[in-house]
Amino acid sequence: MNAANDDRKIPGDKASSHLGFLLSQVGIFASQRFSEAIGEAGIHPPLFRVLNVVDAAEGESQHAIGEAIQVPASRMVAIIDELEERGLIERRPQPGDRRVRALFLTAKGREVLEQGRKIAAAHEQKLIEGLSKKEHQELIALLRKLAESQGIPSGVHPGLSDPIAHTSE
Amino acid sequence: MNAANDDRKIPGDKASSHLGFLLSQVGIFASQRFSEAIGEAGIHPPLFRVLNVVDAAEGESQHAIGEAIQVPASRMVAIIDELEERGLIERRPQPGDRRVRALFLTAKGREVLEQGRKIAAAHEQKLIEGLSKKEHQELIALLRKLAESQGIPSGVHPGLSDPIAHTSE
DNA sequence: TACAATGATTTACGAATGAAACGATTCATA
DNA sequence: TATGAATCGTTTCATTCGTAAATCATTGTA
Repeated sequence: MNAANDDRKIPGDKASSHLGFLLSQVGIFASQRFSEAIGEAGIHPPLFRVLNVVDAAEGESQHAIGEAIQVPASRMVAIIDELEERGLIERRPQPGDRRVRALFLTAKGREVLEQGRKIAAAHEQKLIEGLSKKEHQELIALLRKLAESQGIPSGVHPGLSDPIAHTSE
Repeated sequence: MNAANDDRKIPGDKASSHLGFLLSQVGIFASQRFSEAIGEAGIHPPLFRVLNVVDAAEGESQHAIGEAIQVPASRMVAIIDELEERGLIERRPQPGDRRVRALFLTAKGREVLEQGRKIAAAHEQKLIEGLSKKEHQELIALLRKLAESQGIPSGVHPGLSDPIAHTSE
C-alpha cells in the first residue's frame, strides 16, 4: 500500500534509477512543492530569495544583490518592481551616487519574510518526515559535499540565473 | 581555494543552508548540466526521457507512454513529432484500433539512445567525482527513501508534468 | 570637454507549456 | 444496428517566462 495508481503495465526504464535523475527529480519536486507553499505568503520563490538576501545585506544596490545571487540586472528590475508594488521593499536613492537604488525591507517586508521562513521550516519538516534525524544530517552533509565539489556557489540558485532546468535522464 | 569569485561582500543568508534549498539547488544544477550534455546527442532531456520509456515498452500507444510518465497528451504530440522528424521513432498504426499510434524505435533511435546513455553515464561520473563509492551509494539510498516517503512515483519527472520548478527557499 | 563605464530600466522577441476544442474511431448498450 | 459515451491523437490558443539588446541617466577618467 503505497502509491496511487499501481496498475502500471509499463516497466521502469534504466535511466530513472541513476543519481542524476534522482537528484533532478527530487530537487524539482521540492522546488515545486515549496513554490506552492510559499504562495500562501503572497509571494513566489524568486521574491522570497531576494527578500532573504536583502535582509542579509540591507542598503546594498540592486546590482550588488543581483550579482550575489547571479541574477541578471534586467530581471532584478522586474523582481524588485514586484516586491515594491507589494510594499515589501523600498528603493532608496543613494546620496553619493544618484544612479544607485539601495534596497531596504519595509516593516511589511519583514513580516512576510518571517511568514515565509515559517513556511520554509514547515516545508523542511514535511520533506524529511520519512527520514531519521541521522539520515537527515547525512543527506545534508552529502549534498553540501556534492555542491562544493561541483563548484556550485552557496546561495546561488540555478533556476534564478540560467535557462531553466529541463528534465530527465 | 575554491569558488570563482570570493570577493563577496554580501553575507550568506539563512535560507540557503536548508535541505529544501540544497535539494532544489543541486537538483536543478544537475538537470541543467545534463541538458547541456545530452545536447551533444542532438536531443534534449524530454526526448531522451521518452526514448528510454519507449525502449522499455515498445509498441505501446502514445497515450500509454504519456500516462506512464505523466505527460499531457497535447505535449506528447509535440515530443513524438520531434522524435519522428529526427527519424528516431516511428508511429505505426495499430491493426486492431485505428485510433492508436503504436511507438517504435528506429535503428537510428537506438543509436541515439545508446549515445545518450553513454553521455548520462559520463554525467553521472562527473557528478560523483567528489564522493567516495560509499558516499555515492548512501546518497542514492537516501534520495530513494526520500522520494518514496514523499510519494514521488518512480520514473516520473516533475519537470515534464507540472508547471515549472521555480526556485529558492 | 569628450569618452568610456556603470546602474537601472524599457522594449522586443522567442521558447515552452497546458487547457480546451475538435475530428476520427471504438465501445457499450438498448 | 443505431445511438451516445468514451478514447486517442491532434490542433488551436492564450499565457507565462525570461533573456538580449537598446536606452537613459549618472559618474569616472583622460
